Amino acid sequence: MKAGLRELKRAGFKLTPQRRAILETLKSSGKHMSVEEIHEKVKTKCPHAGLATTYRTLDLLKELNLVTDINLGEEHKHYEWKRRHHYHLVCLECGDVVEFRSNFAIKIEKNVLKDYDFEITDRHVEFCGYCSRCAGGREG
Amino acid sequence: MKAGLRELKRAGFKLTPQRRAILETLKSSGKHMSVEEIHEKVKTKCPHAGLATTYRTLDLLKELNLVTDINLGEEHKHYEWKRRHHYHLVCLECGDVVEFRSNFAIKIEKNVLKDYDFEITDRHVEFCGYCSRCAGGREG
DNA sequence: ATAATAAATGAGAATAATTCTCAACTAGGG
DNA sequence: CCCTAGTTGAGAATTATTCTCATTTATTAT
Ligand SMILES: [Mn+2]
Ligand SMILES: [Mn+2]
Ligand SMILES: [Zn+2]
Ligand SMILES: [Zn+2]
Repeated sequence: MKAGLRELKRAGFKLTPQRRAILETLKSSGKHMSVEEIHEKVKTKCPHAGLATTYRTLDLLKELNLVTDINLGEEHKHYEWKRRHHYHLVCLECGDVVEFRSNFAIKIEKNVLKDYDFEITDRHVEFCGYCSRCAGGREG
Repeated sequence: MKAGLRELKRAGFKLTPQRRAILETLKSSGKHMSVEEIHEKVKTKCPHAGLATTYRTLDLLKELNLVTDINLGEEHKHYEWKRRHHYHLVCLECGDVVEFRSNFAIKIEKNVLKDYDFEITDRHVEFCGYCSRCAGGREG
């Protein structure tokens, strides 16, 4: 059974078409999607799907640690399917979001555990600024 | 002239009592405050202060890079006066927020600049999980 | 397959944070 | 002191998200 469905079932939740659709949408897109975007996509599979169900399901998937929400500085949240963990670079000019990974990230987190005895279970890391394309036109 | 007021003035904004109060509130508290909390405090100085002004002023101070907003997973934002930059550890159990600083943080940011040619101007870094006190009672 | 049942859903109302509107007010320059 | 552009307060408006509840459905047991 596919990842995602497995965890839902294991935790005793029903595998409804809506849940399958939301799950599949997020997993296959591989991008950061707003609730509206997800819902629009889901409606192509389940035309009667209600928006509330999308909200409920995303909450559920977050509980189960299958998705994370990210704050891109917009008024609404975005969600993404949890894969290898990474941080985000958000360009304030063009809005582009780049995923970022570094060995220092791992060191930082070990640091947190050792020095603060703090056990990290989720990360919300966004570095905001200007991407290479946009930085030039600003002042340099 | 005090920090904050200086930047406001330099940018051509008027130094109203409301702006002074909001500024002073955030600076002196040194903590993360919600808009409501700030507004309550401000009203002890300016009883007629309107909530909209608090929102407007916080936006303004953010523009001027004097405050940052942080997302503590609650439904509303929190603000803090910008000092030496740091990251946050947020305990999902007791809600405690600890500030965190590390040499790796500096390295990671240099990393971002070199490898991605990305110029960081603001950070939103929250590591969520369990603090030492709360981690014990969970499973260990 | 059928029935029983708890869980899940959809529609729309309700809530809560934030933004907007606009007439009245005021800081600050001259 | 006067002028004026900038600022404010009150409340309406907007927007994202949550809630309510009657109806439907996935799952398990018969
Ligand atoms: Mn991502
Ligand atoms: Mn802080
Ligand atoms: Zn850019
Ligand atoms: Zn704790």
